Amino acid sequence: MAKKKVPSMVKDQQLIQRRREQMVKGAVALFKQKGFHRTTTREIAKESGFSIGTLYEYIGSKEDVLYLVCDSVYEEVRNRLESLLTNETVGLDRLKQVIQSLFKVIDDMQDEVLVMYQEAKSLPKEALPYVLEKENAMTAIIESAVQTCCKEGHLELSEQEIRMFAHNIMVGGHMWTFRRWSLQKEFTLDEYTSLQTRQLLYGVVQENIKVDEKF
Amino acid sequence: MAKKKVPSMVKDQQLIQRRREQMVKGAVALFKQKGFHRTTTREIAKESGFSIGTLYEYIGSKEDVLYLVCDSVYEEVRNRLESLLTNETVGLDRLKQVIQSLFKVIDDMQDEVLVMYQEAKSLPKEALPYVLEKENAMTAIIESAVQTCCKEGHLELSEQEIRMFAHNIMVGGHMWTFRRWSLQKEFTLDEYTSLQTRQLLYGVVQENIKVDEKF
Amino acid sequence: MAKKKVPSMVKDQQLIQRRREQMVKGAVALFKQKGFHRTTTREIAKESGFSIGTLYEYIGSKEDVLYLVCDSVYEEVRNRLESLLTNETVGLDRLKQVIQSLFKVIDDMQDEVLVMYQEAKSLPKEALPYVLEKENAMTAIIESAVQTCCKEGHLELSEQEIRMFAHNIMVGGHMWTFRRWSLQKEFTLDEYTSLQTRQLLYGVVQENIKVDEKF
Amino acid sequence: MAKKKVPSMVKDQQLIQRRREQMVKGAVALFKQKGFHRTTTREIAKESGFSIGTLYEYIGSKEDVLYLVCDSVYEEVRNRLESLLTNETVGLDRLKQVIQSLFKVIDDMQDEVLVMYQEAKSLPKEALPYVLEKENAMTAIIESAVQTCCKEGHLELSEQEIRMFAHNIMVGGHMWTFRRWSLQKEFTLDEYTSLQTRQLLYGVVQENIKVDEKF
DNA sequence: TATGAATGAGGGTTCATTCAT
DNA sequence: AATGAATGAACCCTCATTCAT
Repeated sequence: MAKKKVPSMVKDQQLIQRRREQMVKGAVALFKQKGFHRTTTREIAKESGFSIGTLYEYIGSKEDVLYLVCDSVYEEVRNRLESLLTNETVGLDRLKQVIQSLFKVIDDMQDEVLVMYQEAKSLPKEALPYVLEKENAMTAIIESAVQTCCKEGHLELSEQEIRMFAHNIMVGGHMWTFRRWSLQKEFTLDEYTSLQTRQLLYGVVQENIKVDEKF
Repeated sequence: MAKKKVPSMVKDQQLIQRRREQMVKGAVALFKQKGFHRTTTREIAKESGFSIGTLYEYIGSKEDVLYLVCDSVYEEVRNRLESLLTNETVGLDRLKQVIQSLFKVIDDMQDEVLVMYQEAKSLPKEALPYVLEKENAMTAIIESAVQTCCKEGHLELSEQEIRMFAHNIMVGGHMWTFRRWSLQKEFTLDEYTSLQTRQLLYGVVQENIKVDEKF
Repeated sequence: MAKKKVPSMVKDQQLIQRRREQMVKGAVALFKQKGFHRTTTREIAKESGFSIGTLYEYIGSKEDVLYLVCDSVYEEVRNRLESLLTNETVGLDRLKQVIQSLFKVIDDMQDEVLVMYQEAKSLPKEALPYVLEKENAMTAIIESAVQTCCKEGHLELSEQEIRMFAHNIMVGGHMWTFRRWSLQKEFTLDEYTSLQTRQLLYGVVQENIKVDEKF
Repeated sequence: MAKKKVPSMVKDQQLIQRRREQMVKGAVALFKQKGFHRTTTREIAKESGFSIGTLYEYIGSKEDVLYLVCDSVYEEVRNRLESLLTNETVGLDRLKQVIQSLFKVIDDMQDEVLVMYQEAKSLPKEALPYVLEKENAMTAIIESAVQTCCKEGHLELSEQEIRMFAHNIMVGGHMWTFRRWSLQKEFTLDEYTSLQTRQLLYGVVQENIKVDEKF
């Protein structure tokens, strides 16, 4: 699943990098306000700080902007997540830290994540597989943390259960953004993280809950 | 939050009803293929079986179609869900049945639910509160089932925990559609329902899992 | 070589016919001034007496206009030519009449013919074979007149010579338009017709010229 | 009718000469594929082996390129033609040689000639008179050969007939390119030259044809 | 009530030309 | 003298909406 190549008329790779960063930043700002379809290329250019002509020196079509946005958001989410994941904790605490970090990152990048979620369906057909792969890779990071817990004997889950759990953690993070109209009115991020962690790990059935100082 | 009034030039309420049903059916079919923005009003009219002129006799703008779609999908989901919820089961089994029914309904109406999820952001500004309210109402159905469980002493949860849990059940249903590219490749609906029910109720921490014959 | 189908959103065939006639008329007027590429679709619409939106109800692309122009010009040239060709004359006189008529028609439709000549290369790739076929059909009309002369014993030419001669007559007509900057300064149409007829039939070598009262 | 001055930022006349030669060569290659309007200045620059910035050091506008192309093609046609025209033949043979040489040169430079023909109308308004003059000059070369024949008594033609004949010879050459889709399928260059020469000189009316060994 | 032709604002994209380096 | 990134006017085309029939 090769990275989709976004065409550019400009030769200087560093410049391409820089301009595309401006572009992604501008585009996210607009997409989160009005969505991909209601945002015009002219607006993207202006918000990015250059002319419409210049915009098209760095992309082949409007959809490429969306692709660059998604690509960049994934990259940043992963980088931030990995930088938060120290190796100091072990066992279930490790897992709790993963959840907490994920939620933190998503909270920090709410707009970006939301945009990605809501507009991904408008990606150019060829780009979709690549983006889904990125999403899988994200889930895999979580999955591997769960797997470690299993190997260390803190959890005893089947392969399927591990996959399911990883999905639930990811979605638990994402819903913080796409249901924010409700969740963020009811909970602070800390409350949300604490509650979700408990329900994810121990479920809701009474007697099973392990008291946990942290949460 | 009053139901948004969709304007019509036609007097006969029954006719309006009938035409709008055709319209919603046609629109869903198109939206699930190409999304709201890429679908033209002409296409909607054609798919619905009448002319573009006639379409505009029953709506005020393209966005009204989306609103009608969302409204209709919510209504149908709720009706179907309620018709599945008999009062024969009690206690935790009752809750499990709610989850199972919800997932079943969502599976049956995948395309509609997905369309609603992905396009809701394009609703006319005035319609959004009403639709969010509908979403809240849906969550409230779940919430009330959870609450019943609490009152009956099967669960002991705070108000916040109840809300959180209801959200998680709803999202557990929805993710079956919006992550179907992954989930539906890995699980059948029954497997998914079974696994999710267990994780939702008992979490993943080993020793806590209550064996349950059904799931 | 099927006639290229030009798409239209409008159902009424008569209306299509009428609008396309307006369109062709407007387009020819513009193309002869500024050429196909320098003429904008908006200008064509305006000159044709309707809006840009309406223009695109009757064509699929700008190139379709050019195709319609070419098609229409050929049709009219052929019709006019055929209506001029009575069956009263025979022998070489018949041939002279054909030449005279052809030149007359081309003179009448100078602008149209010139536009067709100069812009044909911009036709949509799929349309080119059809248009070349039309050109061949035109040449064939001439050719058949020549052939009749041969059969009747007034000329004795090989197949190749007949083809060549037909081409020369056709081009003799066309050059009246595409070299008009020179020819029409030096000759009137009658002079031109007279001179060309003589040179085409008898060449230039002195002693061979048959005195002909008419020319 | 002065040669149009094409502006350049560069001082060194030799360099200008060299660069413009590259440019014309590149441009012809592109124009014959896609026509003048569909060729971009960037493409011309690239095909010529330098940058778009450099291109504009040697011309004032895109149309100047077309002018340079036309100018250069005329020059080369004339040079080649003159180099083919030895003074060894006399009388009608001289004329036949002129025709043969002209056709040969045009055949050798088909693409260039065709480009010039098809795109000349896009020349900058100020350049057109100069180019027409060149075309007249070309015709004059032929005309003078015809005139010589007359003076020597091999032909007896009026001034008008001479002009007409010269035009016919020129167009006889050009049509080899602009009707090549038909002519070059039916004839080899030699066949074409032979047939045309005969029809040009002796016409088609039977008894007049002088048998000629060469053709 | 139903139709569908007409409209034109507005969108994505191109490309000739400029100018700082 | 050479480069190529930047510019923005202008192009082709789409489509939501209207309105006369």
